[in-house]
Amino acid sequence: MGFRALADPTRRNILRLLAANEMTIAEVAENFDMTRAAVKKHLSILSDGGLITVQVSGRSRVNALNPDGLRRVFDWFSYFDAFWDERLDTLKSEIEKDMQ
Amino acid sequence: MGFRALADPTRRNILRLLAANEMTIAEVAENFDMTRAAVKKHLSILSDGGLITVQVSGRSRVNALNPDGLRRVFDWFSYFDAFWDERLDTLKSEIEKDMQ
DNA sequence: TTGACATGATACCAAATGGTTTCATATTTA
DNA sequence: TAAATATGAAACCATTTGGTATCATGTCAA
Repeated sequence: MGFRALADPTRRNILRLLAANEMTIAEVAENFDMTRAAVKKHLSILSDGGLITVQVSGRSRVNALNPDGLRRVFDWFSYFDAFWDERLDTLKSEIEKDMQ
Repeated sequence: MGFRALADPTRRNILRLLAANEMTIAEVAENFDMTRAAVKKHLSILSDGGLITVQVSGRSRVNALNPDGLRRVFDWFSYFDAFWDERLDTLKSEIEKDMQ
């Protein structure tokens, strides 16, 4: 599961970065105090976990958030829906407001 | 974050077990092909991550799902809300149906 | 074509992880 | 009180993880 990919804080921060802009490996690496090689490993793990997509463009690899992958992890929580009815109720009431 | 606690499949399975019933360590351990000590380690990690609560009762430790902890992890995903509008739309239409 | 640039890949290392076994401690209960 | 029960805790081990450094490869541009 993609949960393993999300277990590391660096990788979660990479995802937030990529939520703003797709970036090459070097561009992602600029934001962290570690080697490009280390960042690339993280990106590979995120890619393996389906949380990002990689588009090769010449000598660059453009990394972008993959919403579908994130969704698959997110949906795991639906198993526990019964435990947070309040949240759904809150959402429901906000949607009702929105529809008036 | 509790993501580390969720990274291991055994721990995720423990959470699903506890979603059905709160259980002692020994009861949880019955469901897995590993030592009680190993299961107890997993339960400690889940507890450290705030995903379960433990109520000591005599010589037993009763482990129960902690919805609040799960919610904190779940809410991390809200950062990416902009990326899955469709999901919210789906939910919205289901709620609309529900309200008719 | 040659050099600079972006990445791939590999070997290596320390620390963390997931497991085991063994023994100690606390609590029932006969 | 003594034996059985439920857990705590520590030592140990193999594997994984997160990081480094180094070198190879492919691509762009002069």
